[in-house]
Amino acid sequence: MPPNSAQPNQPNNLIKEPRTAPNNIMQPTTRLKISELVLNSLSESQSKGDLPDTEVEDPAIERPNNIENGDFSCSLPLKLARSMQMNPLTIADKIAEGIPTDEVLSRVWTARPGFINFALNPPWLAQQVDVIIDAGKSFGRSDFGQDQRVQVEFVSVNPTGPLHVGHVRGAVIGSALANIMDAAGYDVQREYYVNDAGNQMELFYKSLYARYLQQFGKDAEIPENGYQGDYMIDLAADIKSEDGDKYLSLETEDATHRLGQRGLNRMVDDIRERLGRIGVKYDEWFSEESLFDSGTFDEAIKIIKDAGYWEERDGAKWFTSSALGEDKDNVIIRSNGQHTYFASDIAYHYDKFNNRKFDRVINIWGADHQGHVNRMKTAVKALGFDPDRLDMMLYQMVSFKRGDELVRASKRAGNIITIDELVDEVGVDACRYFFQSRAAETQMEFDLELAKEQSNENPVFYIQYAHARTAQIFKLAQEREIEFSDADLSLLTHEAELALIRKMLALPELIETMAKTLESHHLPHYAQELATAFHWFYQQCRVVSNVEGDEELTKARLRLCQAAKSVVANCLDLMSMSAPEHM
RNA sequence: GCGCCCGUAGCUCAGUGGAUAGAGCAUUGGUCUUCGGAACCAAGGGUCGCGGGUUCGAAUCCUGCCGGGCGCGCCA
Repeated sequence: MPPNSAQPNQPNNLIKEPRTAPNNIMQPTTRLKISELVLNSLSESQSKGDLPDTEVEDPAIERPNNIENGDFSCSLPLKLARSMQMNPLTIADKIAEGIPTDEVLSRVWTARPGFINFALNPPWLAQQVDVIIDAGKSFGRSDFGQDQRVQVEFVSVNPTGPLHVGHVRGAVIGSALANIMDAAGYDVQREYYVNDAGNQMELFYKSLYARYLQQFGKDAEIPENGYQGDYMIDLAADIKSEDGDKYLSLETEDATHRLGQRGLNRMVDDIRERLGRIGVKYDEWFSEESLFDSGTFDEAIKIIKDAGYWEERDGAKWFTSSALGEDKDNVIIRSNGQHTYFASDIAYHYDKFNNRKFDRVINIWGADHQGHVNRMKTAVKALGFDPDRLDMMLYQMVSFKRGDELVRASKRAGNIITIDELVDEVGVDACRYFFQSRAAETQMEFDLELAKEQSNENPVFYIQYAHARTAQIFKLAQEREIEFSDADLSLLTHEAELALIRKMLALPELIETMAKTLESHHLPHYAQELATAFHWFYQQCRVVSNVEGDEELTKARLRLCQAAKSVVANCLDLMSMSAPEHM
């Protein structure tokens, strides 16, 4: 029986307004251009016999941390020194000789012990302001992902309880990664897997029925291992106030089930709403139950059977994963006839790859699911798909505290900290920034007191303030009726102006890197650096000048501000944070 | 016991095998105070948990310890 009406497979109505404009700007990154120059020069030197032949896969283009070493550098000569049996600096010189300077690169030079350094041409940098403005919301986006279909599945908390603060990290990491993959040119689908089938669901139904009966003063006990939390009482009370006593007259089994459906829907709605509150939206809410209704479950199991990874033992049915290199087998159907969660997971992943044909699937899991990673990949292999198409991203647990007091976030204990508290106390933007700026694999301790106190001295405001500042500048420009669409960008020569442009131009390659490594935590740090570059510029360069004769410079700087505002906004948007006009 | 992850400035954290290990907060001192000071500049603060190894080069890779987190079920 149906499937809950958690509206499986049906997008909720909040989702998928396009976050960003289409990919109409596909400029290759400067890094790529330099890579090509290096490789071309190398092979030319080789064909001339100046350098020995070797295979090179990676030209090793880096970003020096000191600008004195250029905008880009290349350490390839150091890596080639051994196989070429030559002094790395000599190799560097040979390669550098063959790289012409042009309007983009103003200088190419070598440095000990064997680097080739590249400096971008200031006039070219200045002209990029127009490129950035023209790209608008597309700036930073690329076609790197080539429209591959990628699914990002995250949170997927059992709908037997409300979403709590312990789930926020996964929600932020998942949604941020999805945004980034989207910007990197992947066709991204954000999915929540609703576990609306199985044993835990039955327990939830029975617990709710007991609470419902209690609402009418009847004696009823929560089943053993059932859901004791106060939220179940609220849920029962809510349903009572809406549906009255209509379930009392039904047979126990029927009542439990119908009431359960109601409860399940309420829980899913509640989860959806809380996620929405922290800036998380989905394209799909996928029902576990639907796997059984559609026959996908049986189909997937049959494939496992036919492939020979199936065995009956001790009354249970096993997936013989050890035959595929796993350290042990896993039960699929228990001896009492119930399927395990893992069984559904197999069918679910079969659905992802076979039925819905995703090129790649990324699952964001808490570190407590570590033990499932290998067996899931093994199952995908057994189903006949390349396990490399499946990525599991694990994030470490977060512990919450208030000052010295540890706060528990257990669903069953009833002592739940709601996301509302977190959002009200700390703020959505700060929460998102905080969770996103830490690498997934690091353990986190979230001190609510501290987060609250620091709100005034927070990088979040620092970044948003950069955006607000530009808005205020435009306000002034408008008051003075300054028209700056035709500015002469070559007037942008100040060190602070160029530094800001350099920083903005780093965004496209950053997005690619993040998409490649599935690491979204670099973005908040980049945004902070971008804001620093802007504030520094603002400090040093008066934009709307009162000095006579500065009219053209004012226009050029207004253009620069326009570009900066756009790039800051793009970053904030990618992080699902607000970009305020004033604060 | 076995497996995965973490250990970097007082605190919270960055750091694709490369050049002098960086930010924010906190501390101290300064700038400016005509586009919003929620700003800018500067200083102090590090045996990158400890010991070996790999190499031209290690915070980064390998290995052994120490410390912490999470797993190891016919639970999810």
